[in-house]
Formats: sequence, C-alpha cells, structure tokens
Amino acid sequence: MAIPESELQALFMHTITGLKISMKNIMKDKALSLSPLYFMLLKTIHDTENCTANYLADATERDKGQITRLVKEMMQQGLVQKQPNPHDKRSQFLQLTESGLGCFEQLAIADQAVLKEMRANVSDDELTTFLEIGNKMLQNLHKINGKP
Amino acid sequence: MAIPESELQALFMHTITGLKISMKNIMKDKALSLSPLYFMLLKTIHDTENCTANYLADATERDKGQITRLVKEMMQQGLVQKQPNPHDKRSQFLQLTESGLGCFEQLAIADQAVLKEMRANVSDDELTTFLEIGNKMLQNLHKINGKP
DNA sequence: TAATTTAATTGATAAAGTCAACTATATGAG
DNA sequence: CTCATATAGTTGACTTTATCAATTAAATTA
Repeated sequence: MAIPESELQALFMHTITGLKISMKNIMKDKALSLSPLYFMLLKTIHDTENCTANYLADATERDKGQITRLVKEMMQQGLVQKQPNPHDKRSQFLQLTESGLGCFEQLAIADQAVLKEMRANVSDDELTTFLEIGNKMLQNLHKINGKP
Repeated sequence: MAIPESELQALFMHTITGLKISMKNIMKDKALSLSPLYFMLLKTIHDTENCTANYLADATERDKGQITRLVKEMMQQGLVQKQPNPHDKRSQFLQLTESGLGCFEQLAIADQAVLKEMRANVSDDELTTFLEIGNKMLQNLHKINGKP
C-alpha cells in the first residue's frame, strides 16, 4: 500500500515524462530539430512582452549561462532575434522572428491538441479543482525551496 | 488570459522542477553524492521485489543502456548488488545493500517530509481528488503516446 | 565618483539521454 | 529437437542538458 504522498510524486514524474515524449513525437512528425526545452523557451518568449534573457532564465528555472547558449542556438536557427532594451544597455529583448513564430504556432497547436486529449474525460470543474490544488501545492513547494 | 490546458502544463513543469530542487537540497544537506535520478532508482529497487534492470528501465522510463551504467555506478558506490535470477540466466535481481538501504531510508524520510509539507494545507479528500484526476489524465497521456 | 549590483557571456566540466550494435540466453513454431 | 526469433542486458559513440565559477560592461547607490 503506497503512501499517498509518494503517489503524488510518481504522478508528477510520469506525467512530465509523458508530456516530453508526446512533444518529442510531435517534433519528429514535423521534422523540427527542436526539443521540449526549446518549445518551453519559444513559448516563454512568445508569451512575454519584452522578454529578457534574465527573465527567461527565471521563468524556465534554467541557468543563465545555459540560456545564453540556448538563445544563441535559436538565433542561429533563425527563430529568435534580439532588440536593444532602451532602458538598459546591458540587456536585450528577445522576440520570435517570423519563422520562429510560425514554428512556435505549429508546435503550440499540436501541444494544445495533446493537452486537450489528455483532459478529454475531465470536466472543466474537475480541471479547475485540479489546478487549484496543484497550484496550492506548488506555492508550498516554492516556500520550502526558499523562493521569494 | 491563459488557456487552462497550458496552465496544466506549466503546473507540471514547475512542480517537477521544484521537487528536483528540494531533493537536491536534501542530498546536499546529507552530503550524498547522488541526484534525484538516483533516488528514483533506489526507490524503485526498494519498492520492487525481484527488480530486474529491465523492469527498472521500464518503471523509470529510462533507456536500458543508461540503466546499465547507472546501476554500475550504484554498485561501485556500494549501494546496490545483484542476485542471479533463478528463472532466467540473462537477468539478475537488483537489491539494495545494507548501506544502500540506509541511504535510501534517509532520503525517503526527507522526501516524505517535503511532500507532507507540500500538501500541508491540502485535505485528504482534496489529495485523493487530485490524484484521481491526475491519474485519469496520465492514463490518457499514455494512450496518446501509444503505451500498451 | 567610487563601490557595489546586475545582465549577459564564456569556459570548463559533469550529468543525463539517445541510438544502434552486440552477446547470451529464452522461447516458440515447425 | 532445432532453428528462427525475441528478450535481458551490455557497450560504444555521441548529443543534449545542466552546473558553476569567472569575466565584461552597464546600472545603481552610497
């Protein structure tokens, strides 16, 4: 008989693995040489007005150095470009290029489709409840980890 | 305004990251040169009677080759040992050594403490509901990914 | 203006994941 | 039984992701 908290951990691990696998399959289908990590970056840049590298590191919980390199890669692939930040010469705003936006949108549509199918037999109410409880636990976790 | 399915994905990502961070902190505190990955392996071996490498790969959703190497590392650290599988000469049962068990138990206690704190303000009923909905979605995800 | 933060980059390295080829044993059809 | 096929585990070669410290240049603040 499993302790319910352990089941919680297992649920998160397996779900994340499953989401990564489905995202990889999507990318293979579309012949994009990307990964779930890059999708997360593209999504964050897409969703964030005036997204800086620093913000990106924070939002995705990745090392700043790693972000520098990942952004460089996306620029080489022509997906992302930098705009000067008029208020701070040290930093730049990241934005999707036209091609980056196209790429993101393709992936986002497929991603949404997976998520939709994943919650197919889950009602709106249930989903809301799930998110509420999940976010409550996430808050607690952040507190535990000493996040401001 | 976020599409609720996206929030779902974000919830999973941030929670997993948070769990990894807290597990890393635990390991640093205890001066163990391990990682969340190793904890997952130790736990699976601990919880599984007659755990084979193959089962371990399946349960943790890792590559078999990777498992071979991770197990080798744990054996070198004296945490795990192999027993011959009397029914199949190709395979062996993995089990924790005394030291491996001690190590696992330390981590498991700390891990349980984190999970408990994480759900501190979540009632048993809420947790049950959360797990039910989560498992339903995980099932769907497995179907999407073509898992038997 | 000098001292201290902060944004981003770089270097070096380690950890984790991927994929295909291979060995040894098992299994199942004929 | 035996031969083809499947399975458990290992190995090699490689890529991707993560970590962590040091550095540069601009911003902040004392």
